[in-house]
Amino acid sequence: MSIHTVAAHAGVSITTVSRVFNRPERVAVDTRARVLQAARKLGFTPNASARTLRTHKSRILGVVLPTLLNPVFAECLDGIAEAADAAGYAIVPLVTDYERAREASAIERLLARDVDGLILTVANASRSPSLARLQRADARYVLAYNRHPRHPCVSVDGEAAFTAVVAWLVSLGHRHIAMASGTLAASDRARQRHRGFQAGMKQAGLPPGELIEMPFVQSAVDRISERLARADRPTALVCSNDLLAVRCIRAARLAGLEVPRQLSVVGIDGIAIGEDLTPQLSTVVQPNREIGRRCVELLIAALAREAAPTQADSLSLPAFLREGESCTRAPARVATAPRRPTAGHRPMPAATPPHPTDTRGTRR
Amino acid sequence: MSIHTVAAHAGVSITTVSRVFNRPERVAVDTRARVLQAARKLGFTPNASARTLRTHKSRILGVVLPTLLNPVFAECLDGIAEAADAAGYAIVPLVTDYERAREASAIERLLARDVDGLILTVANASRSPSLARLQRADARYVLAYNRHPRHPCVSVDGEAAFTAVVAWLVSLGHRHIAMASGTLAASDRARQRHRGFQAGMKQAGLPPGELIEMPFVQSAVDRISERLARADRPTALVCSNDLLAVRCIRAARLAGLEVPRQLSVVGIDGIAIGEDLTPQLSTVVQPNREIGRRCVELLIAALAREAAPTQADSLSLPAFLREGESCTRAPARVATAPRRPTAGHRPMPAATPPHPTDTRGTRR
DNA sequence: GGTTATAGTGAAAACGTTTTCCATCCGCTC
DNA sequence: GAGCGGATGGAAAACGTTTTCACTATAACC
Repeated sequence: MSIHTVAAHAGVSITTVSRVFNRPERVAVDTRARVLQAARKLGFTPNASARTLRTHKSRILGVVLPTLLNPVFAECLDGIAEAADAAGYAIVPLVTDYERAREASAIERLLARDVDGLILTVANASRSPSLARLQRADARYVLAYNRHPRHPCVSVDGEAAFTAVVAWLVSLGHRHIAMASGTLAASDRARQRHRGFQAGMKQAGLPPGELIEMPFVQSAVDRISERLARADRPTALVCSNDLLAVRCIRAARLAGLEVPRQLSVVGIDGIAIGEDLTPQLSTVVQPNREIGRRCVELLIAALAREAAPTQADSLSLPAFLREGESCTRAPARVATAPRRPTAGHRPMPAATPPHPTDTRGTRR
Repeated sequence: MSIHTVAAHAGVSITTVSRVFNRPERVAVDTRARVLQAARKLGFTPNASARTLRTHKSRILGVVLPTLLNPVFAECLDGIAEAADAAGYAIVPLVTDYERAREASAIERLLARDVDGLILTVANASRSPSLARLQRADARYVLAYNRHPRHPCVSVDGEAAFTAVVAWLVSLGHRHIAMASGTLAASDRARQRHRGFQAGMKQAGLPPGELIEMPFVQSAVDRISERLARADRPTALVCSNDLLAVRCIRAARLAGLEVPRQLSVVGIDGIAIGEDLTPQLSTVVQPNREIGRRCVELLIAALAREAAPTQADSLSLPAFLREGESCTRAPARVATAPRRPTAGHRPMPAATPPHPTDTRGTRR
């Protein structure tokens, strides 16, 4: 069942059949009708491989992402799938688990499949040999979530967001704020968020905040509840993602603490389920599906103009702080609370308004 | 950059180069080495489209699933991605939102791409024109989560699981148990679960349980909290999936009820995050990633023997009940609790042991 | 009425593989 | 020394498209 069969049935050449599907305006209306009817009767669909072989256009977008177990990426992929579908593209997702080697091999495989473009979230955008490889191959790609001045990116300013989060917590009376995170070395986003956290502390005139770093997700609950059991525990915990925030809430509970009365917890990502939790998760909400959609649109626009996307195409989407229910005013006094700030050491007003934390989808 | 370039560099014909990659044993060791070296130097990877065009094997598996916003499917897809990757296959996921029309078009598109096999979760396995289409095309496919005697399926016995859940709740003293679900008409799985629920009620000698059905996810919280505000509210709520269970917990809280003290809530699916919630979600845990992995393995095994999978290949994987923290003993007395069962109307012992709810991965 | 666009169509080449024959070469056997 | 068989490798066809080029009408112009 090929273009030949259809041609025979319609009494035309294969050229005409091809044209009916690709430039219908170049074939007379009645011939077109005849061909279309034959095609429908036979249930013909043009073979994608043959088309790709000939045109070098696969109508496939490769997607490289760390995991589907974190709803952030699942939501983003859902947005990608939706937008790609609408534009007539298929997607091929490959999961890397944040491993450099798997990122590289994923890219090779996608390139061998002649993908028209790539959407990727990598562990580290700078010094990534994989990205260098893509540039060398003049490939069309865009980074999701990563932010880097030399690459086209669709992202949210996590640094500013975290600075704003700290300012907000400070306005609620918190002074002893810690940050929980996976290994900073593993992810440039985690590093950005941590930077924003420390900037917020500094702006508030507070000493550098404590970082609770944990190598494995599994260990999170133990690690945190152990820390929270100590007398000098923080009154607020800023988490480098929502999944971790949820685990911290559990850890607090295991340590016998009530959230938010005794411990405020705030996340970042805005995973959908966070909104339905009790307490509802306080978090910086990112438009995950839209990030995915925008990546696709950006890529397709670039394909249309036959040029690779550049850093000039980068998009910084707005995030906003959902106050939620997992944060509240700091308890009046904690065991070893730091002394009330003196006149010469008072919190500075937050430089960034607490929300929205970013400009509205403007190019940066 | 093609097989021709490599052939020229190695001083052999393209036939030989092809053989080096496909049946290396048929070419002399030194020629092979020469070709391999040339290929490596040039960074050659065989073009996938050309290969597919010639062989009709794409090394692509199509995946049709309702949504990525429900972690169940995201987890399953993660398993699929992992197993496919290991076997050298790429995957193309297509999202349908439970819509018949989109299921059909997804299948057409995947078939046009010459996918080697399909993994799908459909709204309704019986009377599905899409599945009939696949059988007509002699396509290799397997259903995930759906269960149907005429199709190859990898699934969990949700019906038995729900019967067991009811038995467990009854053993905790609950008599007034309701089930919350999306529209039953939209999903055969929801119907199976509902059947199991009613079977459980019957086995316990209780009257048929109330069904709280809601058309849209968004309305769930309102619908449920409204119902819970009434005096004749149930003491336990069985939910047709985990996402809904989480929302029910929230709805309860909005209605001023404490979970589990005043209302027990149990879900089904075993989404990962449920384990980290507070209260930890009571639920029937399905091995979502493994369901995905097994689908891939089953499909690939069928491909190897050049035959479509049949219902005989179906796999019923074990689920287990995680008691969690969102369920507890029924409160001593509720406003309009049904009268204590009389001698002639006492609860029957649960026929099914509460957990595990299923046989251990045996073929059915 | 002769040139000249223009619309409509087809023949054939090309895309990069895999695979089916064949052709050679070499070492045996009788 | 004729015949045979296994090992090795090449020529060419095929997979199903798109696209270039050429061709034939018909219409349009002066």
